[in-house]
Amino acid sequence: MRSHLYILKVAIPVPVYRLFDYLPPLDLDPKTLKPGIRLTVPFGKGQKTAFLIGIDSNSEVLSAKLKRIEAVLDERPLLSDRDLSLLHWAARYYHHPLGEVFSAAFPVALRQGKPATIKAEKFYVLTEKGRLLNPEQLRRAPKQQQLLYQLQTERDAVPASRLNAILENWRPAAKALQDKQLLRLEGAAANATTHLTFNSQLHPNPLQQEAIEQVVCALSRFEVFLLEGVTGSGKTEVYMQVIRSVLERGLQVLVLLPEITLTPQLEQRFRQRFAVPITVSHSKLTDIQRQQAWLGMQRGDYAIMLGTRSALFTPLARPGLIILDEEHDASFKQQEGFRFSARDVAVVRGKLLNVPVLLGTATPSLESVYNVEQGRYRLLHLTERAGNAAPPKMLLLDIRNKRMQEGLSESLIAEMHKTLAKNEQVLLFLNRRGFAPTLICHGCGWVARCRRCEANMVVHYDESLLRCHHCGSEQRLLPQCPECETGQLTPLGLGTERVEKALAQLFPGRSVIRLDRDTTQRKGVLEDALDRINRGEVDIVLGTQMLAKGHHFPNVTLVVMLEVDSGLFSIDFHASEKLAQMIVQVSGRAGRAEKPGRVILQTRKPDHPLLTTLIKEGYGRFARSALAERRLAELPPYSFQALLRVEATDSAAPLQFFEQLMQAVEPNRTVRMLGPVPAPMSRRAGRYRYQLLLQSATRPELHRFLDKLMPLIAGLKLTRKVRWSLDVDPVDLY
DNA sequence: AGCACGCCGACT
DNA sequence: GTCGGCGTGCTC
Repeated sequence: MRSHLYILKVAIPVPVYRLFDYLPPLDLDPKTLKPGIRLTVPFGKGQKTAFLIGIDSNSEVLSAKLKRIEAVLDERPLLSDRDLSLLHWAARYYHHPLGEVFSAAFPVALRQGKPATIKAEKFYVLTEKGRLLNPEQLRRAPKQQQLLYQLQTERDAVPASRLNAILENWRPAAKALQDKQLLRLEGAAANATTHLTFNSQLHPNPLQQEAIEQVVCALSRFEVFLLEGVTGSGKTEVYMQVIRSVLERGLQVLVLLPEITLTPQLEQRFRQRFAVPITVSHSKLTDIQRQQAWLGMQRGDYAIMLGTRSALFTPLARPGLIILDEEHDASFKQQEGFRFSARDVAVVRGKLLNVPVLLGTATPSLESVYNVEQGRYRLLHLTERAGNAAPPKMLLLDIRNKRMQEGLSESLIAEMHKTLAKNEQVLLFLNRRGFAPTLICHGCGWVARCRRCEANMVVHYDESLLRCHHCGSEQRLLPQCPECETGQLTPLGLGTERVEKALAQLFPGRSVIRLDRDTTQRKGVLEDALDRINRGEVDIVLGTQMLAKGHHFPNVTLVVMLEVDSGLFSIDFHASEKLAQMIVQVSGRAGRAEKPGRVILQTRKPDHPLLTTLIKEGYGRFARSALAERRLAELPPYSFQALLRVEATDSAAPLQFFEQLMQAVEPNRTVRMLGPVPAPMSRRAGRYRYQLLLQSATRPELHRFLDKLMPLIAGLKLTRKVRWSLDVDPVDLY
């Protein structure tokens, strides 16, 4: 055997827990190939983009089967050694194939093997003539006028990406201005935005100051901070002042947010404060835009990136700080494929990069509260609202035996009238869209069910149809019961559409706006609605989830949660934590500025300890008592879980799969196996679903068990008949 | 995940 | 006699 043989160990994005061996290209010295570079390799019938993991001198594979690398795509790795080890860690921790983990770290364009080159961005700058022109002279070309006006307010040349962010369809106008010699194009070099300028910052209150100083003192090393501050306590100001210190050191900042809808607001505030290159990354951008943002951070062209979960792996030329806002938010957990928690991976990344990680929220996850108790995270508590805003007053409204009109009790209606009479706004929260969640036959008891799911169809009157919220299937809304053909069909229960109609009746002359997935599908609708609300053109705002996140309604002084009880008795132990967070987050929409806000929770369980603790003693106390319950029940974070989900169109296959697996697996005293049991929604989109929950008192024991389990699963014949997935640290047991 | 190979039913 | 169903196995 020749010892100077070079074998490239390569990870390929296929669901296989194994690396593949290739021969090095003939025209390159294999020693120059560094782990992390992208390669094009022949694979099966076609080609794939692969990632070099390492170089070895031998292979387990018969040399006749070895193929040669087709092309080397990168001269040097795009990820640092530390980021590469992060990916190795993540693959081990989440028991996910390395190639798919690598793939998740790269933007789509680079996964497809596109060259890692940055297009020189075009910058727009006004000519002398353009700077002096009165925009009024372009009255007849509003687009051009708008663009000219915008550019006149800017000091530097403006990159196309920034114009994209603030104006729609500005390119034809730019062309026209160019033709009129008012505007010219510049290359990137002319725009050296390396000088830092900071626009006026606010004066932090003592608590903010304390928080800022603590993080700033730790800027050169790893530490995790939990910035806990009620809505309105000025977390963003803390972020910005810490970021300023990072920028002054010439380092970069990665800011992660749970949702795209929150990026524009924060982006705008950052751009007003910092005259540094800022970029964003989220799923609404094109593949090329995301690639440019990713590479721009990698090269160090940008100082700040704002992004969603998938931006977590963006390489940083000069890492300085990772911020993760709304750390409690479940959307940081990827729910398919590589099921990583962006929060947990961010912490590990911070450790590897030796930079601080700042987690912010008004309602910390129980895991983070626990980590503070354990001394792993440092708590920065903003207890006061910035300025002089009073905290909202919360009260439980007992609706047992009360007369209700479409979900609204009489005393609630009275309170709403009072608020409206003062010319203030009301916000109603109901986390269920559609008209009614159930359609029942008054005659025979028949209920409209989804044919493909273990679920009821939801009535959507506006569209005159029944829709399943789990698989999206639709049926025409029937005039009569299909079963007894005589009975009258009655919608049962409450959805936003129904409440909207009731509000129109109960509050004639008042303008009501409904914001849920159904009404905000079209682009820009939500933004328009938010503007209208803040201009005072709306009296009553009604909506779902999407109201709970981030948006501020200064003139809302009454927040109502119509149905709080459905979250109280879920089988998933995470439900109470989520409900408490939701209540506090929704409450945070009220009582900004000088007007004190009130929150009314309609409930039939006014004595429920979750509600009473939360309302009387606050979220912090709730969290501590919820943690105490978790400890007694030996639930996370006092134990460690992984959930094996299996689904198949054949109803018997999942259990057969588990049967085979249980026969192959060695019983283990340290890991409890709970199940297999039908999933809480036992059939969804035509697939039968089962799950097995694995739980252990220590993480190493759980992971040792999973290390043995995964090859067994891969070896089962039935893996082709079922879809299976492993979820480490599941947050959604559904 | 793709994709080919391979062995059993209704058709030019 | 063939086209094609999806069960099974492999990809260096």
